[in-house]
Amino acid sequence: MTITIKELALKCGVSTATVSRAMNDDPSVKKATKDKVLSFAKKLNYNPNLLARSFVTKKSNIIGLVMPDIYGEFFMEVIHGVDEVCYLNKYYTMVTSSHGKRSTAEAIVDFMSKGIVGGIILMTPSIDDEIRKILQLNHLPIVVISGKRDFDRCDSISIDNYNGAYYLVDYLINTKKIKKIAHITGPLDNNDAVQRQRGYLNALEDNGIKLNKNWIVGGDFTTFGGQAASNKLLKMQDRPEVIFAANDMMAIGCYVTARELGLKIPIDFGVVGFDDIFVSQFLNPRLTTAHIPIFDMGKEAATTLIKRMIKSEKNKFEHIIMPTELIIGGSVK
Amino acid sequence: MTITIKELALKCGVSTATVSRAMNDDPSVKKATKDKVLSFAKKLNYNPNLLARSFVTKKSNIIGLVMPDIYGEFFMEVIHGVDEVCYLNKYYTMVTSSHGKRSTAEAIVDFMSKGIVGGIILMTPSIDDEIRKILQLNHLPIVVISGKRDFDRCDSISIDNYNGAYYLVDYLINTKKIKKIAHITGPLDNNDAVQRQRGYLNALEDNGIKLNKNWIVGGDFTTFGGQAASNKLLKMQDRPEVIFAANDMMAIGCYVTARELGLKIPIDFGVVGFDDIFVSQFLNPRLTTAHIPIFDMGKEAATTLIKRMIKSEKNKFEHIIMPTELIIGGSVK
DNA sequence: TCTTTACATGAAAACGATTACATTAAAATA
DNA sequence: TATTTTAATGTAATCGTTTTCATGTAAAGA
Repeated sequence: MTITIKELALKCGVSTATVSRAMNDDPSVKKATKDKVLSFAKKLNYNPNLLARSFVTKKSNIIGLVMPDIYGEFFMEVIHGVDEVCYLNKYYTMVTSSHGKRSTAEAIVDFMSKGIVGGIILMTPSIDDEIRKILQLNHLPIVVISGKRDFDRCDSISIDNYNGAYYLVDYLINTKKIKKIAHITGPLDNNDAVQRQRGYLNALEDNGIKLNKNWIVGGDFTTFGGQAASNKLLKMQDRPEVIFAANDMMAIGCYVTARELGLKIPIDFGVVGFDDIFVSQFLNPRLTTAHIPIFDMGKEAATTLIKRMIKSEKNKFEHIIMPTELIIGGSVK
Repeated sequence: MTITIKELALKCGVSTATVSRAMNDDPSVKKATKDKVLSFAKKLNYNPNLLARSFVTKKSNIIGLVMPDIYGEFFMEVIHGVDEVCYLNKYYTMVTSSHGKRSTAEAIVDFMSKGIVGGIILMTPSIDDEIRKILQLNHLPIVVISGKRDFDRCDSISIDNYNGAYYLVDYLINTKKIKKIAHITGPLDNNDAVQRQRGYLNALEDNGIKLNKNWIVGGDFTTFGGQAASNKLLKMQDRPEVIFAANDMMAIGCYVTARELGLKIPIDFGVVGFDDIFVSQFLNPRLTTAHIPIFDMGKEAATTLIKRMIKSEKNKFEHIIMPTELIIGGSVK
């Protein structure tokens, strides 16, 4: 269907080398020649075969996006952001996930070793030794999107979980005058979760509020986990006024519990979350939470990666920390 | 980092041809030789360069997924399903969207002409002439995911919108004994929307219920559109008992309106949607809706496409229609 | 006018795999 | 034993592009 460089060269009466140069806007080609080639290219609908090009240049303008799982709006937004930037820069986005069984590390290695992608965006809640080893190879440009900046031998984008949580709790204490604040944590092997808990603890401490250890309950970032944890909290003798769930999904679990127990939010107890997922604005009352600019993270990651793919600087890395924004809903009295 | 076929051949003491054959499990290679090659390949961490392979075979095991937009859980679920199947079959998933400005057709052409992908999954609400022309070229295997089966020169997966809507309305009439049912439509250039409206109309007619034309209000599949439409409906003299929104997003808009007008769902009026998006289960009360197996659609699309990529039959096409499932929540009295 | 320099283009190798065809060795048949 | 068949492997061309190096031509300087 599409013609090759050889055929185009023949039509133009020049060599393939000249066509190649013209297509790549090489300054050594005379303007007249370039114009001729480009006009023929357009007329004959010539498109350089990207596979052949990548093959010979050893550079791929395909970005591999590795995620722990392809599920939920968080990942969707990231893909969206990456795709946006890729499109504008004429790059392509290839997605894959760890698919439960295999490890994230395997997914990366697969991408790298097959020579398809020219760079990788890695989303991961934490960097284990296996991943660390791969990153250290420094073989292909990689940008890590992670909760915490815990590896500095590659570019990274992380969320300011600590300050997000800190200010959220600080807001509860100082603006809302609330002292009895409970916390449902995320999984403790998840950096985001750990950072958010730290923010919570420090905000309490800095405001001189004594911690009630019973009010810290373990969760797992799922609605169901939030439901279980809030149930536990709300049936305590000394019930907290507000529950700070480490993410919105668990906050939704708190709403479910409220309905089951016949309690009204924010009258009987308050709830705050983290993430500001799409649903949160439609909860009744709207959830107070910390907004994470996920779409922008995706864009930032792609932008950084492309920069690195064009000009690899093996010893200079960017570490971008995305700020969160306090979203005030009606879920706290 | 990774070695090439030539180096591996040298280590094994065989030719590159034999290595290639061994790697591709060619029966003409002696078992002993194959074992030797494979064990060396493993030891030396040899991975065939996919770019080179695709380049020479003119076959790519990359699937291009073209969507109108990368946003919302619908697309997420499709990507998830496609990725799942791709992973299991050692294929790769490349995503792109129309990015507002350019047309879907351009996105497809871009994928096709660059020679990167070996097949395309096209998600589109409707097939216009431009797309039709491209599909007719029959150049690369394409599977269309669309609301309606309106092109039969390629494989397609579609949703049984008509029956989904029909049975939903039928359920309202016969099980819930409701006669005054309004409908907020989707955009009328969207096939899904049109089919759902047809289902609504026929269900009314088959049950001998006279249509009140005022109760059909135009919507746009957004929350905001649903809000505006429901506002209009609920302020009518002759108010409907139940609003059937053509998708869940617009149904959520109805919930927002209810809150604003101080009306209670399902007491003051009922709402049903279509799609069963993730949020719907957390609405209070849970939304009654028609569930679409989106994840399965993605899987089905990828499975069909891969089948076609392996063995292209240019004149035999599959047309799969995915059934919907009635989800009964508490949004209807 | 002759030499040097800069510019524009072409010829050909290279990338890493696959594969048609050729070749060799071993087994089967006459 | 001589011949044919079969099995296993090697040789070399090929894919479409980029890029190094060589070459020719026009402009600039002497």
